[in-house]
Order: sequence, then structure tokens, then C-alpha cells
Amino acid sequence: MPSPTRRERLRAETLDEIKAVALRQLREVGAAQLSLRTVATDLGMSPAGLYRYFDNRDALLTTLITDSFDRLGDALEQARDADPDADVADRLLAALAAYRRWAVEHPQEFGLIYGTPVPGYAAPPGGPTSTATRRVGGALAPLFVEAWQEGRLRLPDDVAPDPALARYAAELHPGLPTAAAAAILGAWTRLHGLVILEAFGHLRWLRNETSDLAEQQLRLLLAEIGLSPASAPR
Amino acid sequence: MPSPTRRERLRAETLDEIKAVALRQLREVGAAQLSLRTVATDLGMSPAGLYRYFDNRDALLTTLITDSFDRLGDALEQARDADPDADVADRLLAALAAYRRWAVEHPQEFGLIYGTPVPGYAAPPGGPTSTATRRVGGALAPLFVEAWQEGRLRLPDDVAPDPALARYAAELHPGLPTAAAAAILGAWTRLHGLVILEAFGHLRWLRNETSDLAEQQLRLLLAEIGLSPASAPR
DNA sequence: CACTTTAGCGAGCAGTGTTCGCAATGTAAA
DNA sequence: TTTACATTGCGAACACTGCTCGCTAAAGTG
Repeated sequence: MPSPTRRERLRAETLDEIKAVALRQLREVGAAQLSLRTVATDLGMSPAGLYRYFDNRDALLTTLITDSFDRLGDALEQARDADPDADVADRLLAALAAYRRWAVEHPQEFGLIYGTPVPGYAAPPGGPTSTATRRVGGALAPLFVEAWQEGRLRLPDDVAPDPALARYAAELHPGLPTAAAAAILGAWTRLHGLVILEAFGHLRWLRNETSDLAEQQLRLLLAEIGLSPASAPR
Repeated sequence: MPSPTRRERLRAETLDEIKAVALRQLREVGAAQLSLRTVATDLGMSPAGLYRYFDNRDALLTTLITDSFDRLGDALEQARDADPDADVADRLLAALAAYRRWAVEHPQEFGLIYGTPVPGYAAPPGGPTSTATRRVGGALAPLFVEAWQEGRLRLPDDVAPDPALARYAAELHPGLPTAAAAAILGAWTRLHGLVILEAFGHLRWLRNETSDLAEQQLRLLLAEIGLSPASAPR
């Protein structure tokens, strides 16, 4: 690690500052309304100066995306590992609840990550967003695998052989049956559907403090794959 | 029905024309990039002229939203009622597959409906978007209720009493148990999660023609609530 | 026919992302 | 220390956006 020159240090600092201000503004007004000019004036900078740090607005948003993925991943891992000796089902419930919690508490960032994609854009396969995505999956998947290793993951019958699913199973763990991958994918999609509907306000017609309902749904989700957590999380 | 005056007819025509052009542009470039000026020039109109028909850009987008909801609702109802004598499970699978199909084939409109919400905005309770939302739910719910009436809906155990869920159950059908509402909600969230992940490109790492995988997931989804469709749909 | 309502337009305003050339400063070599 | 270069930031400007205003001309109404 070469000692960073003074210029490099300053550059890193202002870069962090830009990201901090942009994140604050993202949380206040959302990604669509995030304005480079406002970010610049908040920093006491000219709009043009920002372009020394980001090629364009999309580049700034991209780093906000990867940073958000990282924070979500942190939250998941922390919840997952908070009580390493607990039963897998309980750790899973904690992780799923953390996913929901993070989304509800950071709706703008969650929207930035999982919301409407920009039409032409496809994340470059090896790019930073792709690896960041995998991290979120990687935080949850090991718990499912662990449950399977303990013989507690209820597998669905009649899972048609699917090459993509089989490859996914092999990636998760050597020897993991395709049916387990199907179950994990099912749990993940159900979790995501519940959370995104709530975070985006589409469950508001159930006028209720949806927390209870969400947690109940998470428990049912786990029960369906044979895992019944005992304790109340958090 | 009073015979529409000539002016009213012309107005309705250009209004339809505006919506058609805007929809075309939405599909091409997405909601974020939809420009009033481009819509206007496409119509051979001045930008200012559009304001005789829509208060502002958001108003235009709002009608695009409600129209999209309507088209999605149409697609669901059509798929649901295509073969009225078929088994409930098969009709359900057809409806769920139609939901997915519409989303994948109309990603921009699906994104407009279920994508990132604009921060400040909350749909007015009695407003057009609210009623349009209910229509989509109303297209699917009766099938679940029908399955329950036939005693074929597998209900989850240990559903904690929840007032919001109980009210929802009562709205769906008098006498419907809360556990059934929980199961329906679970199926709906899982369906939505699967579809939104696919439509927004978050399942692309399963590089595969995801159609097979999606249909398999839909079948598993139904199997989990005790409904196993026999035939292959479409 | 006179009178009112409506449709549409051109000009213009405030705001946006972005580019360009210029000045000032930090860094390193002669 | 002096010279050369690289980096940082800025002001001005461009093209674009949504939107407002006042005007004209046409359509409808008594």
C-alpha cells in the first residue's frame, strides 16, 4: 500500500463528500429528482466541477447503487450472524426480517436498487453492480444450504429438470439437488415480492401497521419450506 | 347517453391520439425519458397545445398508468375466463401465467405501474389509479375463493389473528377464514416477486430462457397451496 | 347575426445535464 | 530553484426539459 499523496487523499475525501451529499439528497427527493446542480451547490462547488469525479449523472447513480447494495449486504450479514449459535430457522428469519426492514427504512435506496430499470441499461456482467448483486444473494443463500445440510429443507415434488436451475444449485453447493434450488428461488421471490410491494406502497390498502403482517408472512414463507422459527426476532 | 357534439368528439379523438403516441413513446424509451415536446411534435402539435388536454406531465403519466392497469386487468380476465369449464387450478395457472406474460411483454408499462414510486406521491384513495389497482386484484382473487369453496385451498397452520387480514378476508368473501387470506396474500406476493424480478432483469444471471423456469415456479406456487394444475397452459 | 367558448400556437422563463477553454494549484523533474 | 506537466475547479455557454402567458382563429350558441 503506497502512501497516498496529498492530492490523492484530497481527491478521495471530496469523492466521499460528493457521495454523502448525493445520498442525502437521494433519500430526500428520490433518484429521479436528484440534481447534479443541487449536489454541487450543497458542496459549495460548481456543477462543472463534479465532472472531474463522475463522467455523468448515471455514473454517480451507479456508485450510489453499488454502495446501497453494500449497505444492504452488510445489514443482512449482520442480522444473519448476530446469534451464530441460534437455530438455522431463527437465523433465516432474522435475515429475512432484516431484508424487509432495510427496504422499508430506506425506500429510496431500495427503489434505486430494485426499482424500475432504465430501458437501455444492462449491468455489465463483470461490473461493480453485478458483483454487488451477488453479495446480497450470497448473504442469504448459505442459510438455506445449511438448512438443507441439516436435512430440514422441505423439497418440492415434481421439479422438472431445468439446466439453469441445476447450474444455480451447483453454484450454491456441490451436490445440492435442483429441487432445493427451486425451493430457495421460490422463497427468495416471495420475500422480494412481499418487501417490494410494501416498500413501494402497494399494500397500503391493507391499512395497518404492516409490520405484524409482514413478519407473519415471513414465518409462513419459512414454514412452507419446512422451517419453523421459534423465537421472536430482533 | 347524450349525442356527443362535434367538438366533444374531436376532443376525444385527439385525446386518444395523444395517449396512443405517449404510450408508444413510453414503450420505446421508458417513463423517465418520455418528453412532452416529443409527443407534441410526433402529433404535429405544439408543446403548449398538449396542456389543453393534460394539466401537466404527471397527469398524462397518470392516465397512462390507469390505462395500463386496465389492459393488464383485461389480459388477466381474458386468460382466466378463456376456458370457464376447466379446473380451478388450471384457470389459476392460466391467470398467473398471463400476469407474468404481460409483465415480460410490456416491461415499461409494468414498471410504470409497479415500479419505483415518486417520493411524495400517494394515489388519492378514491382516485382512478386506486380503483384500477383493485381491478387487478379482483381478477385473481375470485379464483382463489373458488378453490377455497371447493375445499381445495390448503390453509397454513398457526396464522396469528390479524385485523387487517381479517378485514381483507371478509372483503373477498363472507366467511372466508383469515388463514385463507394469508395464503392468498402469500401466493400473490410470490407471484409478484417472481414476475417483477424477471421483468426488471434481476434474474438475468440465471442465463436461460426464463420462461420454463417461471412456469415451473408458478406451478410450485400453486402446489404449495394445494392446487396442482394438470394441463400445460397456452 | 353578435357573443362566448375552445383549440392551438409562438415566445419566453426557469430549470436540467453536459461541454469547453481558461486559470490556479499541486507534483515532480531538470 | 526553476521548469514542465497534471490535476482541479470555474464561468460561460449549449441543448434540452416542463410549463405559462397572451394572442389568433375557429367552433359553437343565443
